Amino acid sequence: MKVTLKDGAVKEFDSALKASEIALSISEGLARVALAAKVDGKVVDLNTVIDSDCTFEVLTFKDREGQDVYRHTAAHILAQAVKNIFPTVQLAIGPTIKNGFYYDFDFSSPITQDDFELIEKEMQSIIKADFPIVRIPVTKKQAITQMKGFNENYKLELIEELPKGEEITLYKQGNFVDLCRGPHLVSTGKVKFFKLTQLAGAYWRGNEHNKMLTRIYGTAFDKKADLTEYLEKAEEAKKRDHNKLGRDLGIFMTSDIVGQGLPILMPKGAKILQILQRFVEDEEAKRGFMITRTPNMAKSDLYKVSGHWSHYRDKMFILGEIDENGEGVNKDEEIMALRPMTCPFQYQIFKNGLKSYRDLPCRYSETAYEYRKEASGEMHGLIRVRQFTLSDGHIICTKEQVEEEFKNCLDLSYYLLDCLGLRGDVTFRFSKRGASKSDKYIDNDEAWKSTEALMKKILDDLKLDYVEADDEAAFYGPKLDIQTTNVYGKEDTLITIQIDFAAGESFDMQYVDEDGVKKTPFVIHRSSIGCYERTLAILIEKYAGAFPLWFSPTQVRVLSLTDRTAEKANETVIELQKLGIRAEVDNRNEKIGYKIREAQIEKIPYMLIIGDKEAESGVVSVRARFEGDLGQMPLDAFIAKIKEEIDNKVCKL
RNA sequence: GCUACUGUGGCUCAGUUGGUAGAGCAGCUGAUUCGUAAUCAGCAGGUCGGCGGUUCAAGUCCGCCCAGUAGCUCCA
Repeated sequence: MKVTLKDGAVKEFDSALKASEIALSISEGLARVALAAKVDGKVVDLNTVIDSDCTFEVLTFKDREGQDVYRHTAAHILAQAVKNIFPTVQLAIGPTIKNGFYYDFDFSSPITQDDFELIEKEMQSIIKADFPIVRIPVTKKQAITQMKGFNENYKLELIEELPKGEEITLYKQGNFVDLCRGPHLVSTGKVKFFKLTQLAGAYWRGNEHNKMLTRIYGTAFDKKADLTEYLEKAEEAKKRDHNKLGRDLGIFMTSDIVGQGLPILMPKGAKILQILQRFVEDEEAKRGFMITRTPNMAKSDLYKVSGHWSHYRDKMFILGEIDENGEGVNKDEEIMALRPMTCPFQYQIFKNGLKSYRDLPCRYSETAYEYRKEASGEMHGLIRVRQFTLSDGHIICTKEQVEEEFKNCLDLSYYLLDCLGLRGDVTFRFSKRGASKSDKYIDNDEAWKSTEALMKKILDDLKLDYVEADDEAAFYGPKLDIQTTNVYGKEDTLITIQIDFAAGESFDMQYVDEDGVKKTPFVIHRSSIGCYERTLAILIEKYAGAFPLWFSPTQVRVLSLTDRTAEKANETVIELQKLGIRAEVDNRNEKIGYKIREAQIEKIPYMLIIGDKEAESGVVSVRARFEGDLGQMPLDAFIAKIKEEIDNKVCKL
């Protein structure tokens, strides 16, 4: 047989060989670090016997797929250890995730993180025992018998649902057998360094109506230094947590008496958002958006038309008493609701007066407060709140204009992300209904199919590097979600651009086309910079609170050295303020080192120190928060320097 | 909402097997007028998240509740 290697070289073998033996024939060193193999594009165990022509690649810890096999085996070792210590535990699933793995268990009595030590010890002894890991192909019937014997009800449920004829495999290591597709390392001793990191609850099969299981998270590396580095980095990242840092820096706060999910933006935070909001609104205007200002609430009638009343009602703050069907209980009481979205309000503007095709595309934008009744456990700092400020907007256009308008929306978001220094941190998700038949979506197969195809074409045209996600669409259409990750590695949507096939018809929006016939427009929902609170959270974490000069709430702090130069410091601040620079003075009777220390902790971009020497020669001593002492320069030179930095929206880290 | 963990002055933390609270920073007052990340001294500040219970005695033990954090579900 002929085996084609990754580099194109071809090796010939007379007889069938194990993947590990082929690896050995390539090089001894490679065989030593081999974790699995990729044969004809499929990842397999090193014990797999190769008996026909194929392409062949050795997977090591350097490969993502190699890491997955390694960590998946670590997950099995975890399961075996837990099963040894808690014989009554039932196993659910144990996949790998980015940077680690987890395993879901159903414990008969709850465990705590204190049990990790014991479990880790048991895992260590399983590793030491170096049990060979054996792959056992079985029939569905055999698998069922086997798992019934172990009393593994979750596994049985999984097996029952496997399609007929699909190969089922069990993996055995020592006394432990698990239903698993594999692949795995050849023995438990191959896992070198691991750590259990977290204990959490997780619903069986991700469904909140199912039982909540106990999930143990862990990670594993082939080198101790890498494991240590990973754990330290994770620890380090938490120090940037906006929820801690944002409060420490006086950007925002919360108050029990105000309520959950209702952050209070303090002067610094409010200033940043004001700067960003003005900037975004001006940029939107340049790009043809018309600003609107629409109400924060409306009668339930509006939401009935929009579909929110049937699809979204349980997440809305409703004023008035309603029954389970959403109808008012008291006949003479008007049912109002705070808006969860701006769309139906802006549609009213479009509907005000007859529209011509010449009016399209009609672009509305608004910095809109929105209200969503998130469940109590879902709130998180500024990232997930109950009242937020969205850079919301809707474009009402012809079907032919959708493509260009969509691209323009993306271009606007790109520009804004660039200015914030976030462009390189985002990923793209094409959120579709896909195969989901959930009743949370508007029921119109044809429209879903064509709209999803249209969006896919646009994304492909733009050569966007995106992942497709089924069952993530809005109820009215597919979305392009621009995603970011917080310090805990959790992904959130920052910006979204959506195509709506339903609004035109449901709101009876029309325009008169060239041929004099009334037609129904398409709608694009878009956010330009996303929700300001969430965007601020991401900015705090990215810059660890040391915001780029252009949107720092304070740009320059002038520090007087002694009382003798206090007046000069005041004058300098006024001069800077006249030029629109956000400057403030620190004339307190403190040592200069003390004032500098405070300014550094507050991450003030520039400090100007004015002592007798400076006052005499008419210069300022400049200190930058990152670079330190920059020496003396005339005030004009300093102004020119920072003006350039501000105008170019420099985003230093 | 679910699971786990956490909850001591504004912040960071002490508080030994239960014997009714301490430090540093911040704050206030005074002195000091100082050259690139903390000047000195004094003062004040807490019904130990809340409510019950056990006990002669609870910050420490038990129960319930509330809030916060992470994960799940959900999501901008």
